[in-house]
Amino acid sequence: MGSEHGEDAAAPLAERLRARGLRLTPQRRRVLEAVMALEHATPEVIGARLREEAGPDGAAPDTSTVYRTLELLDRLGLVWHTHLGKGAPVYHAAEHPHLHVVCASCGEIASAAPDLLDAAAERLAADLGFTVDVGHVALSGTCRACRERTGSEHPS
Amino acid sequence: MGSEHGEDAAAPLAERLRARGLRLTPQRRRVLEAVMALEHATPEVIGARLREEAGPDGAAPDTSTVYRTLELLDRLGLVWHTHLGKGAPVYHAAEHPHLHVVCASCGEIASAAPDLLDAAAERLAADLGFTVDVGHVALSGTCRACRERTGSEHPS
DNA sequence: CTCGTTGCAAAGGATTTGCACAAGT
DNA sequence: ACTTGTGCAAATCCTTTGCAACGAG
Repeated sequence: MGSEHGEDAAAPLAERLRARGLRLTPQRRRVLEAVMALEHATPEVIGARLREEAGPDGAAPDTSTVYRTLELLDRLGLVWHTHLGKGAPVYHAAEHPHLHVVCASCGEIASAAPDLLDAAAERLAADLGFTVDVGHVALSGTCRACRERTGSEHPS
Repeated sequence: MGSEHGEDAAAPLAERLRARGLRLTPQRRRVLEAVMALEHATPEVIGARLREEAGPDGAAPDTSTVYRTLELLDRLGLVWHTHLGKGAPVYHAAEHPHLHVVCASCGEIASAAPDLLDAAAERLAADLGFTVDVGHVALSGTCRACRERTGSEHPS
């Protein structure tokens, strides 16, 4: 049953890399593991995580490597990224597609079932021939807590 | 009937500013006018527009003023902004709410009817107590043209 | 060995911020 | 006059790039 850590995760990675004549490096494996472990993490947070995993002595992948690797994993279809508001994009493992819901007030991120937008997606496909990419979608709005607290305002 | 240019637009602006003890400056009026004239413009584009309107001699609002003003107008509810992908946010007049659809490949922006997400919004409200802010929503995906051209890939 | 990769440091682009001066009300 | 707003320049933040050394296959 348990089936989504370290060793397991590296398998598809190795495969896809090989298929493109690319190399499986420890950095790439670590970045992918970090993305899977942290939900909705920004490149910055992922970097920090890798640094603490490595400890004050061990070496963690460089920031530029984290960026390059995230872009690569994205291209390989192993991770997805979403831009929630103005800041950095957040990455999550590609396994279970789901869409993101972000509170514009508190920044809280919630996930919703991927079929939430099925109807809308069909309509867009029919009307504009536009294919919605559920994994990349982010809906912004206000969560219950903030709604009760403030009621208005237009934050980022 | 005709009712969305210059003079007209400044009215609600003056009102809302006054209500908060703020001042109506020519810069603020110009920025708002630019947002209304340009659809889906980034702060950069808005700034450029103001600069060309002013001509090589006349003075256009400073970049920092453009940013500060856009934030203010947003807070006042006169304009909306949406983050489409990684780049800069795009602003549009608050008048007619509509949602944005962005092609991840070519960056093309299309608008869709605001009721497209009504069903989804209701479900989110019921399930999570989350209120979707249609004006800020951006759906990413692939437009027909790009879909026929490539078919896969995961761009930003 | 051979080329894809990484680490470092410097380059960049987009915002934001501190301040003294200008300007609405 | 009293404060808010603006322009300017410097400071930040997030990424991206150039390159020489490194290491996977």
